[in-house]
Amino acid sequence: MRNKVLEKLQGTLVELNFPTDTVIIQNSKNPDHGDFSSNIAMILSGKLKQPPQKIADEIIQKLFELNSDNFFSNVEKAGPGFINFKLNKNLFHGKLLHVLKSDTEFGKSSIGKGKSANVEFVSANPTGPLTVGHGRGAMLGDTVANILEWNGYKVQREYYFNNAGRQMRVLGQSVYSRYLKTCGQDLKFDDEFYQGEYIKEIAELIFNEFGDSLMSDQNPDYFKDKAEKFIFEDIKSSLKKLGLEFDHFYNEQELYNSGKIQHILDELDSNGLIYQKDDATWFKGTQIGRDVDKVLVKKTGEPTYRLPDMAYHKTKFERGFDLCIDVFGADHIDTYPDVLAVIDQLGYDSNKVKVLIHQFVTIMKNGEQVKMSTRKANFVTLDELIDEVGADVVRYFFIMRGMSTHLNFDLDIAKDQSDNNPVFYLQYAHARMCNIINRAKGFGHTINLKADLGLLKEDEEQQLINQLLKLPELIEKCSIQLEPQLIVNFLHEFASKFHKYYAHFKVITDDKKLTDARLILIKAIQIAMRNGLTLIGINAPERM
RNA sequence: GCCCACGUAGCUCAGCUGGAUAGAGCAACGGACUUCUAAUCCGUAGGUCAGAGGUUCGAAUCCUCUCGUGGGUACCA
Repeated sequence: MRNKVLEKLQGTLVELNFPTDTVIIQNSKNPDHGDFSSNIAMILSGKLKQPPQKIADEIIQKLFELNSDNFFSNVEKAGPGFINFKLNKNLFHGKLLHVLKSDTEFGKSSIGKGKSANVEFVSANPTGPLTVGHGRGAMLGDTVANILEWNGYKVQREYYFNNAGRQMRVLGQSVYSRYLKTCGQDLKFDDEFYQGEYIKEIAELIFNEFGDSLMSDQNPDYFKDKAEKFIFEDIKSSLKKLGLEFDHFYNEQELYNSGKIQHILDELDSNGLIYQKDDATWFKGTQIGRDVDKVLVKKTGEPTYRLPDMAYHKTKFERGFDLCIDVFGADHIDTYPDVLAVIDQLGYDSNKVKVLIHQFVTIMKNGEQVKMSTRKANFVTLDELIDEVGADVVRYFFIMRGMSTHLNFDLDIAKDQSDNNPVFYLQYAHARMCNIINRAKGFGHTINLKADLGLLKEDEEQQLINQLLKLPELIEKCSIQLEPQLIVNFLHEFASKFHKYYAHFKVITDDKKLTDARLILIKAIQIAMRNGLTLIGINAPERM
């Protein structure tokens, strides 16, 4: 509808011989300002050297001349020169019925149709349980993936992990050391080792299976592998509790096995982007606009994380994705520019990669900040949180804030508020909508598509309609902005409008015609609310 | 030092590509359930949008500087 207003306004400007390139139509925040508004008169004021008020008058007059189809029910000049548009209500009513027909499809868009997207997120190495800190990336990634799917993309959710590097080696050693202790050997447990209880658990598991027969094992990889498998099961089960399943796990080891690491080194070499210094192989980042050169292969012969990252991202292009999303925590902020620069050097288009950086989650417990470290095992696990407050609350908590803000997660409040949480505000709204429909059915009122929607005369009703019809454009916008919070804000505002309406008006009354009309409205907003909640992965209960 | 984020009510945060009187929730205070579930609604109070300049018809939003917070600047990931 916004586009239609835009067209009409542009047409009018052409008739008046005014420039049309800077036309902006905005949604009105304040209902007194109509359904849409435009600042065009103020923009043109400078160009035409005329007062905005005068320009606005001319435009409005011409608009009325061209309004033979009664598209606009009113157009007014206001404030410093805004033009406010009020649309014919019949237009909205037609759309309302369309929502009912679309049902579960309402809000979906096809702008990504035929395109494929890869969303890489979580990507935590299997050295310990997922922490609350990982939760944010997990929920952002999953929701972004949902958003892309709703826009027609074929989406692959991918988890990249590293089981070849130093961290994993230390993990294996940690388990081995615990195992020796379990076998009764008295030795000091190295401070550098992973300290968590789960290490003991794994060691005991191994002990129960093999007794002390592995004490002099010459193959420590066994301990590493066992730990990796155990921890990965734990990670997957945490994610599953949040309704999250990955389509693909990409293992760094594959990059070595398939020769892709060596291959990209050769490619960089032939592009003159690497050199040897101090027994290490360096990446000449400064040559392609980076601040400093970085080590790609240490003097031990082991690559740094940067090299496999490059090779890995190259595979994303080789696999033919039209869009690649990387969800990283702020601690990875320095790794991706090198990767993107290399991608461009290799002849790919790095614009297809969108890197979403989310700031850290600060955990507060008993009024104090908890410093998280997997190795030191002073983390709060995602599992504990889910068990405490439930999956819906966890999901909501992690996407309700903009990803660029530092999220303050007060565990005490999260627990205290678990039954007073903002997510329930949305769910309760949905439950109320469903309840109305069910109650109505009990009184013999079913949805009557021939209802006279002209009876929806209240401002509150018009506002609900206005907003619900904006869901599709919002979802499209999200596929560009990639910010789940926009959906959350929308739903919260929507629920608020509904609760307000609910408190002031009754849907089921003795007035059959009015009841029919309002039921259509309720059904439409119930569809919008349910679809919105589904989009962000939160349950839409029919009763609470 | 340099690079990237962020700084809005007592607290946690919104504020859409610059727009009309800066908004919610929590906490405080006062109201509303014989009426579709009060997990709700209504009202009161609470602000130098970190600070200073600049851009313009118009700035919380864009630019510059200062201060503060977090992150990065590893032959850790």
